[in-house]
Amino acid sequence: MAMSEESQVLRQRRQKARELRDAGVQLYPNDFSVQDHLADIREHYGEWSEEDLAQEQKILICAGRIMSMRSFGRASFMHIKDATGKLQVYVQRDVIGQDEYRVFKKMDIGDFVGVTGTVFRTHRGELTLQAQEVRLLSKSLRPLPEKWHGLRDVETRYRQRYVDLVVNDSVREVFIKRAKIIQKIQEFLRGHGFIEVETPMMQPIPGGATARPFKTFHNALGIDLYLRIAPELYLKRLLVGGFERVFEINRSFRNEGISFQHNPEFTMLEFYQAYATYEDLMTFTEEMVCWVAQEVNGSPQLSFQGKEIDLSPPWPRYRLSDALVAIGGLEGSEVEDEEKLRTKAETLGITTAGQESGKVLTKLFDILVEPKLEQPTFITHYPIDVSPLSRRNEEDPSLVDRFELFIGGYEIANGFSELNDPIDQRERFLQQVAAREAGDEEAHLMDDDYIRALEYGMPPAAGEGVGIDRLVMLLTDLPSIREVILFPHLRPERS
RNA sequence: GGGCCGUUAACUCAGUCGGUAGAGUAUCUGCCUUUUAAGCAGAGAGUCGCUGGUUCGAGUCCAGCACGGCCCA
Repeated sequence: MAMSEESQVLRQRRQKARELRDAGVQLYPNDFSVQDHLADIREHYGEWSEEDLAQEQKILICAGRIMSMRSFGRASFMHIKDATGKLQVYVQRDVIGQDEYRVFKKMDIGDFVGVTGTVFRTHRGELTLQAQEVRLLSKSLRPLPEKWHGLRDVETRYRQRYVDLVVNDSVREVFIKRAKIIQKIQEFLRGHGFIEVETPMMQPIPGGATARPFKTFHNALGIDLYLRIAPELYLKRLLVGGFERVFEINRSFRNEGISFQHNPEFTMLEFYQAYATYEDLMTFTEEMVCWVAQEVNGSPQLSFQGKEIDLSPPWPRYRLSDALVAIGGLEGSEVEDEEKLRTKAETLGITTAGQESGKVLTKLFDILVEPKLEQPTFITHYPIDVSPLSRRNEEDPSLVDRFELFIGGYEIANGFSELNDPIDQRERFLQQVAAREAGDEEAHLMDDDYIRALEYGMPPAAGEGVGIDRLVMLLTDLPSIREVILFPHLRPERS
């Protein structure tokens, strides 16, 4: 939508602002000291009788944005809204004064005001502030969206999230809950002896995941740097350094497509625990996710996009190959025989030429099994060629001690016992480098410093990454990642 | 990348067969001192996403493009 500065509504607002300024009213003062918040006022006086309220002499001083206005000749009702809630305000000319009321009449829905007054209850029983003084604190030059349909257009909601937050209370609640989820995860991890750390977001060698990175250039150093695709390799360096339990919750960046499940920058929890195995982490994850749900939603049961999900542990665990048979409907022989597997994959439209067998297996899994995993489910025993940083399985060296967690049909977490054998790790990197030379742009790069760190010795350990955005989607019952990211990436607006 | 859908006033949306662009909210004016989707009376407000094409005439039909959504890869 072209922003026409000439539109009538905008002209009228600017005109009013000029008139106020010409009348000596400061449009953007910053000397109003707020004493009371609206929710506190409602909380405190909510149950008081009309008589008790009439006796109450306390002068309240609050501020907020005007959200609605019902004006009469010499009096007006309005609702104002602050960060805590809403409150009705009654403004009478004979109380605030004739000149003051004239100024007040030039205030608009959307303006920030400071209100001083006492509380009373209206005939209809609504707790209301009787204004003794109304001060303009910030003049709004653009009208807010309509009062009962609100702002619906998703494009405008994302591009102008500030407006979305002003008028759509449910949106605001989502982001409050998001903050609480992250806070509770931190609390849980700290309670288990983990410390929160910050590792580089700009990395000379992007690693820890298979994804394409964003590239940038550091002028002073004269080198290319990459926005991290994962913090993994740095967090494991900290295990080498002697930290035994570390975590990081922050952004990673992947230079890939945008969808309801993907934003180019997204938030991930990664945590690493020395002397733990991937099996320990599965149990730990069950406890953590269930506890967080209990804390933020009050229950481990939830409804996600019409599906009833129960996060109460324990959660079923399937080997990847077993899941393909039991849930994906493949024949046992198809999973065991690579030729049959490839044939099956081709009939499902998967290109298998030049793909390692592990990739074929996981692609089949993505199509046949993942969407069916509504209840929380761990999938274990992944093929080694799709897991270059995971510890090899003791019984079957073609597999690794790794799991992924699925809830609501989406991958939520990925964890494994860490590969801490520097010789094996170097070989795995070399295989990745070969795959990259063969055209796999997402394969890992050699990271010599990481190998060097492992050569000093990393304790046996397990680590895990949890997609925070997807966890928030799950706990808020929202279908799109853009609904849980404040400012999701969109193509630039045309001017 | 492909398919489908959407884009009309500040917001939410109508717009029939191609024939002068509409409603509600918001805004403005008047009346109104307990309203709460306040009420009553009146008024103003549009580059119909953009660029072309067809036509006497295009919001409407056609093509291309842009942005967004959903589905598929």
